[in-house]
Amino acid sequence: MARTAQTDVAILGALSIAPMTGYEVRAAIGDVLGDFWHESFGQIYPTLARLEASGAVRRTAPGRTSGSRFEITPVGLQQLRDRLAEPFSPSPARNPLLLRLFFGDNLPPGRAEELLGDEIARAERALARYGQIRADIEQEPSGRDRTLHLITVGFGEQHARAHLQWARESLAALTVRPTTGGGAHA
Amino acid sequence: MARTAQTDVAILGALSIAPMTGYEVRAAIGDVLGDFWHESFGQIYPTLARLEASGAVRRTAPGRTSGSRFEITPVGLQQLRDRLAEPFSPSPARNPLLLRLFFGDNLPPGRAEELLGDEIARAERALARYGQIRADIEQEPSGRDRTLHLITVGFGEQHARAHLQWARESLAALTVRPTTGGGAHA
DNA sequence: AACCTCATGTAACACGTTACATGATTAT
DNA sequence: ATAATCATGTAACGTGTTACATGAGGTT
Repeated sequence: MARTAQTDVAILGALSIAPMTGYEVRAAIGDVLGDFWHESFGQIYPTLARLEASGAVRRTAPGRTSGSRFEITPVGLQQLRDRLAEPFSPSPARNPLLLRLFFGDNLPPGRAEELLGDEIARAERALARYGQIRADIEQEPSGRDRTLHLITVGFGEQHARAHLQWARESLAALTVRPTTGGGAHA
Repeated sequence: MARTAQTDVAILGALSIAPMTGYEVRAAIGDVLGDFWHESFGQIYPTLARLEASGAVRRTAPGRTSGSRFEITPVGLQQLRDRLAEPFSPSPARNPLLLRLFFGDNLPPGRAEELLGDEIARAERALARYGQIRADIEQEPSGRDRTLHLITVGFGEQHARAHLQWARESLAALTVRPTTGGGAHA
């Protein structure tokens, strides 16, 4: 029973938009799905080779040194649809920030606050980036596809806002009570 | 250069609270950090053996068939602090739900809506669970530790609320425009 | 010439899960 | 006694990253 192998899905998905080189596939996935998905070359090239062997993708202008791209075939498109329709299990989360904060009493003094500050900065940057992406998507022709893309970026925005609010509240909670073990500061 | 190996951190962290069996370590991590961290037995037991060999943990009542637990040593506590203080890289996200929605035009009809509905249910369940955990934590003696635990559960709550709102909005956006390819409904 | 980016690929390794095997306690 | 839960451990496997090697094409 194959467990995940979602790499195929991501690559086929990217190629369902347009033919691309392996290099461009990585960039395309990173650009749009940035914080929610990623692929490394060590995965992309072997996977493309496998998909080519199975007939799911083919090279345009094979042999040519330049201008050659991978393009999805009807077989590949069907495979993408099958794979997308399959049930999936959410990949088990491992959040190292949370791990640190939970055991934060063993962190060096000030480090928890620093981590939260970093998180605030990261969330603010993310929000700005999503704003740009949203503007791009709103240029797309209206339709279900555009709606789905807006939903994707909306996820990022909600996430970033939640992180921002949480980190600010948490920082405040820590600052109000800066001492360990109860109130020696006033 | 050791990459992550955050498993050591999680296990030492759990044992820094109380001595436990490997079985209890897994439960302890799952109970509290539930959605943000997890360990499998296949990781826990070899890691405990390694930590024991290096002197970071020891067995209480070694050899005894019952009542034996792993307990953190001063060496282990120092190691935990060192490891917690190290910089960490957020584990690269791979969100299969987002992957599916982004390529949602290739999903079977109604499936995107179904996935969002599932997400709403999941978030609601999570919120209820966090409410209970929060109530538990509020019983703890006040201090920095309790604040940090509340911060951890607060993260879960913010997350769940964000997911809930996003999924509801997204479902509404999809429902308003049920057709593919542009505005045939009004 | 030197350099950067685009581009493809492989090999070694780390990480973590799953499935299996085994047995001790405790409850019914 | 039977079953459920607690408890420990191993082996096989899949997946994914990192680092390395290589080269084309264009730019300064």
